Amino acid sequence: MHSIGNLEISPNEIDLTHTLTPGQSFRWKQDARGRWVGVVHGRVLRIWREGNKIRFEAFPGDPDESLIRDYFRLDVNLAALYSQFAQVDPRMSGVIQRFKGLRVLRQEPEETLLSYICSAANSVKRISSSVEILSKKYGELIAEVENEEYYSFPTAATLAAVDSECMKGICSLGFRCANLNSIARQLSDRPGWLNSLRGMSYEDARKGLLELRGVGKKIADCVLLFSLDKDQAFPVDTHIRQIATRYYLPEFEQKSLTSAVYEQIVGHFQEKFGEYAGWAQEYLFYEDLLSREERSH
DNA sequence: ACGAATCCTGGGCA
DNA sequence: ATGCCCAGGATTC
Repeated sequence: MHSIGNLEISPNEIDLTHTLTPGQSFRWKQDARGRWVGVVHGRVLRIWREGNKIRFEAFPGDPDESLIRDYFRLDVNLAALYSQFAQVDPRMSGVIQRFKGLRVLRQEPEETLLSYICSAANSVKRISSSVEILSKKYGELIAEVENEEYYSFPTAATLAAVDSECMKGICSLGFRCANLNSIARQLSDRPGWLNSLRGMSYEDARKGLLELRGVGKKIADCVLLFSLDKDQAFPVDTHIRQIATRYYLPEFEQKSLTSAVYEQIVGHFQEKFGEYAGWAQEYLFYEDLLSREERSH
């Protein structure tokens, strides 16, 4: 009999919608009943909230609470973070109120890096669609859930062996395919290297990632924050840049996002928010994302 | 060090 | 219909 897992945790400590809406991961979808379905560690995971409980299932197999705790970083206490953020930045109180329960995920490093290579000058909607095509084409079938087949994200070894011109015609990633193939080759040449960055300092891990051709600061910082346990990593994209110049660093308004400006923005927020600056980044990110959506409707 | 052009592609908009 | 601009970047000159 297929079983369902239970985890008692308040909505203040985790809000699935805020956490799984695209921005960190590109693989989660909501089904007709509002349950979130995604692929994590080679399993299909279905998860939703009922009152004060999180409920979850795995396909195939049994629900694994330790996997949920690990993936959603339930060891991190949001209430403590909130009081710290609000203390150093009064404006954060309102932002936190809006996005209470948003968490940074702990994703698989290889998948995270390869996905973010696809994100260069691309929109979330198209990244998600390309990632799905790649998985279907080069990944492995995991399970069929409610008449839908789910595939694992392809391994670096697999993508390394795919001709990038050939890939181009399939996934509509264009020039990013050559990068994807190149990074995949670099990773499969050094098995275990990427995961080993988890054990290194933020500075060293960042340096390591930036040595990969095709990985700049933005992508490096995303991979550090979303998969390599570097909570101070602070990716600066156009959303963050907007927020930064609007509320915190008006003097950068006219400046283009050069390498130096990028580092100054990162430095400002790391100094302000401290070792969990990356978590604050997600809140600021969503603030701008939603305000843009409101404006365009 | 900075700014600009280039890399695919689909959607929005004049 | 057609052309231009841009989208959660990185590299090169």
